[in-house]
Amino acid sequence: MADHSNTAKAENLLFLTDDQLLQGIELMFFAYKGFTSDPDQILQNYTYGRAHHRALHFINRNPNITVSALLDILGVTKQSLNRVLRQLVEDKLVDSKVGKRDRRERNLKLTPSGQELEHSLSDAQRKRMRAAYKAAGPDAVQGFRSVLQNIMDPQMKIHLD
Amino acid sequence: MADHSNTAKAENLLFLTDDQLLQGIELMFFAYKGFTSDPDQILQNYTYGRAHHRALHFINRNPNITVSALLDILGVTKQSLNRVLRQLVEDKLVDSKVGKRDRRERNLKLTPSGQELEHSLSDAQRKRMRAAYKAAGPDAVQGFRSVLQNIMDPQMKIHLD
DNA sequence: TTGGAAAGTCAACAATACTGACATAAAATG
DNA sequence: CATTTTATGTCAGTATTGTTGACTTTCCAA
Repeated sequence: MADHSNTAKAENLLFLTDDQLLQGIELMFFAYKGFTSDPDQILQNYTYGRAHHRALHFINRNPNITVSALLDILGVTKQSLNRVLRQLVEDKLVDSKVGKRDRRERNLKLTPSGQELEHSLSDAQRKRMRAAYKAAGPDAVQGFRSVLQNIMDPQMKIHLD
Repeated sequence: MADHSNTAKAENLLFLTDDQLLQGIELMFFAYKGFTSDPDQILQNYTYGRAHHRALHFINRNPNITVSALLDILGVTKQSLNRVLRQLVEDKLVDSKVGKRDRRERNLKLTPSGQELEHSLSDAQRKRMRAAYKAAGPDAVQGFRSVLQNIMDPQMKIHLD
């Protein structure tokens, strides 16, 4: 446990007890629950779930993305993603076009009604984030971003801007 | 970043573009994915999943907690939690005792082997958190905590220490 | 004492993850 | 150029974990 010896250097100002770390872990759990609750609430009126929301979000952020690239971002199996995409394409929220260079690929983008649903979900989530950012202040936001970037797997950082 | 317009008030230093908020949203997604990956990896060797981990975590943190109280924390239905608890009790990782005052209640706590599994899961997760905290620094950690507390639903704060 | 509320359990179903098998297209190899 | 290998995406079946509904036991209050 929190091994800081009495010879701690100045560069090691953090006194990390197990209890402090467990608090951070619980904070992640509760915050993520709140973070997903607003879109989940909206999606109850549809036949869609959180998986559809994630697909809509990242297709919106990366127009003409391929299934493979989306797979890398989401970190699920292609079979799992495929079920979700099939529904969204059938319902005309997502447009899937055969790739020009490589005809094995599919290029995905949102249709106007896809954009509409994505925006209503995004709006609810952004509202919560904006309120949290404002309440915590600019320095806190910087810290929030820094810690989260260090929690995530490094190779996933390429998917941030 | 966060450049404020020249008409910004002192109380409103944050200039939050949709893009900045969307970046924060994606950061939450990627960080949570990393956050859960280490325990998930370990649990692949068992017949348990993330739901079991959550139960073990909060029973460990709140010895003799009732099923109802655990339900409030986890935010799932009691039927869903019950399946998980039944397995953990059958496998003797959790001890369920009829309440003394109120015999409708069950008081839950970890057995020694339950503590052992919980600790191995916790250890992996704490290791990642500790590394992230150290890399980001003390001020960042404070900001991380502040933003996360503002993201979560206010009534859930009673479950933090 | 009786009727309702609370705590927990059992059963069936839904969403979303998974593995395996497969079709098609591109790339690599002879 | 023909054949094999690799990559992309789809279809089918299974596992985990969420849901609602029906039920028992226990407590409490009228």
